[in-house]
Amino acid sequence: MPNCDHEEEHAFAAARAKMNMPKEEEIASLATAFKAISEPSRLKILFALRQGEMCVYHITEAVGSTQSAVSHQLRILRDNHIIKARRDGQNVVYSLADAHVMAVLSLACEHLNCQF
Amino acid sequence: MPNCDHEEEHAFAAARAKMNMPKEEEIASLATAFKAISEPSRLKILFALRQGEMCVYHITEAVGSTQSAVSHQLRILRDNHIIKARRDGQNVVYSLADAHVMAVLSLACEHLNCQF
DNA sequence: CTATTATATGAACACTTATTCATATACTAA
DNA sequence: TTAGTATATGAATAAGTGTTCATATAATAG
Repeated sequence: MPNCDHEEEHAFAAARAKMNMPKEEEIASLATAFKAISEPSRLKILFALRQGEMCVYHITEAVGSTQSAVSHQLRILRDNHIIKARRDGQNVVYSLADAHVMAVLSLACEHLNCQF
Repeated sequence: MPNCDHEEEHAFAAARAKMNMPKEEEIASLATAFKAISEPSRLKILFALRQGEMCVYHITEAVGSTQSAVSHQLRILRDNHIIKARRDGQNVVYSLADAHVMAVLSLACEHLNCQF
């Protein structure tokens, strides 16, 4: 046990923390969602889609990668409901799933003092 | 080149995306920051610190891990300015760096429809 | 000083994951 | 159906990362 000036308050905070800790399952979901947006290749896709919906070819162009790599990343983003897809003829058109996505990115940019 | 109903708009969106794409450096910073909060072990620490500042011992208790593992994770969170530290005698007391952190977590929980 | 407590960290191993290559599926046109 | 275009995906390899173990540093007490 520690012995600092605030030992008692910390112990209470720890007890509250244990009591209010989200379930493993919720923690895991959150972690997976954040992991989905924590790769440069995927962030680029999100910043690209901020300009509007696009099909895979144009996303590939916008982010400067290969069709295969982009498709793999699109799948991860879609599985995590970060983006959504709809088919249009031979193409599949992707767009951001909802307003939360850019809101989170904006907050993070604010946190880092970088404007975009 | 694709050939869907919206080819032209997508091409324009792709052009805008290229023009407005954040620099590699900014993308990397964002990715690193999100990566910092995308592990269950680190998320637990953040949810623990939501209850107030705590020293390492109590954080370890609150999240149910080992001192070494927690220390390694605290370092990652601190390096990314997600949490801050101050020494108090033999102890080091950790707390959330700023309001952005919980704001991002709240948004994400909202996105996942999980209350915490 | 020495002993003890609290925290930090380097190295190693296990595990995850991003990209590439090849190929498969989905759709359209003829 | 066949040919061509757009997208998806399995396998493999390479790079990254979390935990553990052992040990180091920091602060305090005596």
